[in-house]
Amino acid sequence: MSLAIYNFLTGQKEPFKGVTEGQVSRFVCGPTVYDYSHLGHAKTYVSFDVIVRWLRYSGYNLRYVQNITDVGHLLDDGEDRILKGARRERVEPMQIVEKYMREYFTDMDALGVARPDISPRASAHVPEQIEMIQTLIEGGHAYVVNGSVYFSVESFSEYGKLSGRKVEDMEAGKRVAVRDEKRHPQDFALWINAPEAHILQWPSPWGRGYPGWHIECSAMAAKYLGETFDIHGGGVDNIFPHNECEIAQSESAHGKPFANYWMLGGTLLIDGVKMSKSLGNFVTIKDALERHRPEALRMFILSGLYRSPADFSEGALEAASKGSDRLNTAARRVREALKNPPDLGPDATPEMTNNLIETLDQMRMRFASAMNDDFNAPLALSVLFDLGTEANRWIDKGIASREALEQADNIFRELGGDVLGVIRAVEVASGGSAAREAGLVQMLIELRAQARASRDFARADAIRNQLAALGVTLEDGAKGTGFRVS
RNA sequence: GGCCACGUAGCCAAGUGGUAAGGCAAGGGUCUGCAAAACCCUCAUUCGUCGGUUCAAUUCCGACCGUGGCCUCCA
Repeated sequence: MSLAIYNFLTGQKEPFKGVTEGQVSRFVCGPTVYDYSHLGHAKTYVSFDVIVRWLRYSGYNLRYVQNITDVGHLLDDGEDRILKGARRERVEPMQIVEKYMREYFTDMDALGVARPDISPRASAHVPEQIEMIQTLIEGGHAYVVNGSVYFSVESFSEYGKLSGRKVEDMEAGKRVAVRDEKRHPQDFALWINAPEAHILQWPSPWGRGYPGWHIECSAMAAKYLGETFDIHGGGVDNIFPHNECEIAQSESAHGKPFANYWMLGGTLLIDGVKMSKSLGNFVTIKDALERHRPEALRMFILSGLYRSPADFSEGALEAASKGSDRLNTAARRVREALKNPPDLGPDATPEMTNNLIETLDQMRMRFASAMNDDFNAPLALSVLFDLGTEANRWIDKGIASREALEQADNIFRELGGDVLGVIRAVEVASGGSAAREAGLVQMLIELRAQARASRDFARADAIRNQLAALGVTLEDGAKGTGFRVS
């Protein structure tokens, strides 16, 4: 069962074939670090995180590069985003960069997103960018005007091939006044001449200035992944102009394909419309994490395809959160059954165990074929839900043999935990306070048991309700009362 | 206006040329002192509308309606 990827470049699902057998080189456009990360970032990076985890789980040797944009990404009014942040907070631009880059990683860590292997910063790769621009000028793909350098879209016949746009179709100047110094309205800046007062600037062969937004990705991808690499990822909202420009620059400079597979994640909507600051429906990851567990957010994101848009709403999050609880409860029950094996009934024969093992093997295969089919996480997730239902049933029916439980536990840990990151790892109840807490709860459970034995249900319920208020849920079972902490 | 997606039960959301995964919600039942958790049962003859191709379409084609995205701010 081999891996197939939907390639935006061709508009088709294609079997994956890496530049180098057994390896995957991947670049994903990273954030511009001038403000807190939002749910759109969460969707994109959780989606690509699961792809990383699946590729690694499948045995590929993956190198994952994700840039940090800290210069050159301009706002409508031409101001650099970093400078805007610096002005807002009255600090040095690089303080803004450090602050929000750290916040970005903190948020991603909280969401369980594995860090990229390399997180190169644009401002740290100015020489590489200058070198690439030089190459483009020499090759006749770029020209210098008044200390700025522009890429000539007419020099690259395939410009528009990713986004399906034709230069002729696009009437320039619709939204933003065209700078007259460009030869063609679609030409884009590689290097921007800096006024003397501009805080971010570097010396270059064309005078002092700063790099344009697109060139950083091309230069850094080439440096760390080579001139042609396997997968380029990002959000669809960057398909034009950003991704298109990356292709134009890289392929013009190197004369060979840039990325073989383009994977673009769908946009995150809030109650049906795109999230934006101006609409006031902007939700940061920190805000969301105050209200929901990380697994619930991941569950929400993974319950749709990575390349489809996702519509965030409190209702949708609530449903995902409940689903996440169900899965985690089932996984925990399997773990507990392994620690305290349940009584087996007369149906727990070796043949029965073989049947269960076969069912579990099939689940692994179903999961793998879902993930290998362009990373169909929602379908893979449904396999885990099936496993939850089955495992619960096996335990209830007294047929859950040790072998079956071990296999089920493995699937939950490996596929639910390591790959999708929706099942929490085993809570390590080590340390003095955790042990003390468990002891205290156990004491209350015994007090309640005494109350129940003497049919003092008011007292028993009071204990249970007060524990519930503290986030400790009691569960009465055949073999006594257990508890879980939320 | 141009380009591109999408439209599946109350909600979220997979999927296939041969008759619809999963989650949430809802209803009934088992268990329980009552809960919680869990299990069992029920819940789209139907996949935006109208045509077409086909033995057969939700799945292919066309038109229309609707929603969303992009068109040099955004992951």
